[in-house]
Amino acid sequence: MPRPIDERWSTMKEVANLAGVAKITVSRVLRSPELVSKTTREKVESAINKLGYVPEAAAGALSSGRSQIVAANISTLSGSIFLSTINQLSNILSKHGIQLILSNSEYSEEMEFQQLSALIAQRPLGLVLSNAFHNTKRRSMLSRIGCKVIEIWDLPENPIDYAVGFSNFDAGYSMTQFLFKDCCYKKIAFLGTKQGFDRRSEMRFQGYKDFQLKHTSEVRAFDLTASGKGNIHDGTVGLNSILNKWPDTDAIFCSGDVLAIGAVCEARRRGLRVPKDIAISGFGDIEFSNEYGIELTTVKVRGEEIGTRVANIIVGDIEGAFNINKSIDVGYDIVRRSTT
Amino acid sequence: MPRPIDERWSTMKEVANLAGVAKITVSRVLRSPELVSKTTREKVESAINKLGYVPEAAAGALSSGRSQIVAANISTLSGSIFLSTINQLSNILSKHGIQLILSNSEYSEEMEFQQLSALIAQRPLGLVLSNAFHNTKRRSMLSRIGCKVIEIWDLPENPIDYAVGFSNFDAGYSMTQFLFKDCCYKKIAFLGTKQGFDRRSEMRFQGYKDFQLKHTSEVRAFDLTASGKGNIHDGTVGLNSILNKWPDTDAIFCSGDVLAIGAVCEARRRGLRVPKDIAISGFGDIEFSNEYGIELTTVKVRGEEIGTRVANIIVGDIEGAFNINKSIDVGYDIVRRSTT
DNA sequence: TTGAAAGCGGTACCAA
DNA sequence: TTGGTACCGCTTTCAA
Repeated sequence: MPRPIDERWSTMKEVANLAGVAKITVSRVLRSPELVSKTTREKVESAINKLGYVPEAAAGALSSGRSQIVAANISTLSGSIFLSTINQLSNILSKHGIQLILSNSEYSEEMEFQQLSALIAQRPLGLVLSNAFHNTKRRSMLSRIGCKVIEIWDLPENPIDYAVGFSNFDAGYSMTQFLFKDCCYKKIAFLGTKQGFDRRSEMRFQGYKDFQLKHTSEVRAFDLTASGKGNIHDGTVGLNSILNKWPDTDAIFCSGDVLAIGAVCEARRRGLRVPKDIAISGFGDIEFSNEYGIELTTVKVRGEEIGTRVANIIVGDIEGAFNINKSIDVGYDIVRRSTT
Repeated sequence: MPRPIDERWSTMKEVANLAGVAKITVSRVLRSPELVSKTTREKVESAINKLGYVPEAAAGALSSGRSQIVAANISTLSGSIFLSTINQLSNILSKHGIQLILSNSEYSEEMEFQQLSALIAQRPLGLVLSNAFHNTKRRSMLSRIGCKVIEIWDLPENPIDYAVGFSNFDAGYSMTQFLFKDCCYKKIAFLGTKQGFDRRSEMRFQGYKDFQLKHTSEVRAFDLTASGKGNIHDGTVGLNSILNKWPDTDAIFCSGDVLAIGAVCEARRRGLRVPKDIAISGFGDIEFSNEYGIELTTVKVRGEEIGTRVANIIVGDIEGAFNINKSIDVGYDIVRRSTT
């Protein structure tokens, strides 16, 4: 037996009628029960249970001028490095009764603009972004958005409101330095996206380049901007291209762990020993790589902590705490395992 | 220079004033521009651009009685098999201007009840659930929810509204049969969760058990209900426990790929050859396993297709199409690779 | 401690 | 093709 399609939720008014009070009293029981006498409260609570009343968020948001929503836009979800951040954020927010709206800008930048409008339409408490927005139209849109804008996984020079992340430039520089000084590789190549949409990868490349120019005057980079999304196959292609072009390369710094894993597999397939013949390092320290076959040297990023900090900014703001730091650096670690 | 915190968005009324029309006309330009004359439309559009007007979703939802929101509750985000489904769902919905609210019920069932209420408060167009809800209180809550409830990644006997997935029982049965008949293993064990929160894993076990009882009268299962979440380490522990208890086991069917990977690693560590000494199969066909070290025999699930189907149910419903199938079976494939 | 009335910013419905 | 009016369900403000 199908249930009626037009079934309506009971309203606060109906709860009030059943309990014999005014609807504002019902509202108080829900939002500040300490202002209501015990007797009244119990009457109201019983009416709420009897009717299975669930308040309508839209009405509350409209009336009070504040939603219980946080919006996040990340570049992609599947296989994403942002997962631990988003997961943690979602957990903390839900404890405060805040909902997380997730959108991904996998496709065009045009799309992203549409999506941004759709997110703004929700009048969220906070807007979490994984991509830097340099485009003027979007920046101006964001600058008048009226809620906390939090950029994550990077530390832009001038955050719109807040930034929680680390310096991808520094991380790129550090890993290159680590390979050069601590591991003594002298012919280091970079594999990843050098420009375009993924600014974070680009900054890692800049860090690599900066170190190289200071110490070796040589930049060996295979750019995936055109082809790839940074998947396993790109790592395969990248390793081959680099070794073709610069056969004496002794280490490859990949801008992502998945790329690095692809490169390691391909190296082994070619009969090369890792790290003896070719060293490979990654970025991100994704959950799996460490655990099976490949013990990848990588840059460990504290993704969960980023989520925690973001949540604290939003929730703290609600509670009236003053957020002093516009830019929170959660740092990173170079983790040496067996591929370098 | 910090922007003012109390900056207000312009309203439809303000757009109307600037354009010299009534606000309902602005609404029409936005929602059904074909009803408005070209001259008027252009005046209004110019006013919208000038003010940077973005309509407020809450007001629209309240007034029209329909939100532009779909809510999804999945058990966990990080490392999750649901990612491809959610990603795909999100992509399609956003093309229709629908936002996806994501919540995860990683913690207690108590929590899940709270979250369910919070989601219902949004009056979503659709509610997507990855966990079967057998608990009476929740069922009754869901049964009066007034929007499409779509259960995914399984095919319950009596879906609340819709189900999109496959039979975990059949899949468990098929894999066991495959190991037994096609691969000729005769001492097959099961590693996974046998009961409790994760009904899907439980159903796979039931499928395994059903086959075993029919063909061998023996059930060898290591239950992770108490200990584990199905991570790599659980796979390690599981393999050892099974081999201790039943040393002549020649194949282990793991209820998840990650578990299986852990088991393969541990087997190799113990000096066992896979599959010669011990065969191992997984479930899910997660992106990575195939690509590096381990070519895992597994059950491939069409996660993206589930996302597509779910989106179509919701969007199709909006467009008035009639959804005939309450239960959509997307099937699964047994993929034999080198671990069996 | 409780209540009445006036909105919040849109949309539905009917009229012009 | 356009506009007026009455809401949607809740919170705010002020009064009792």
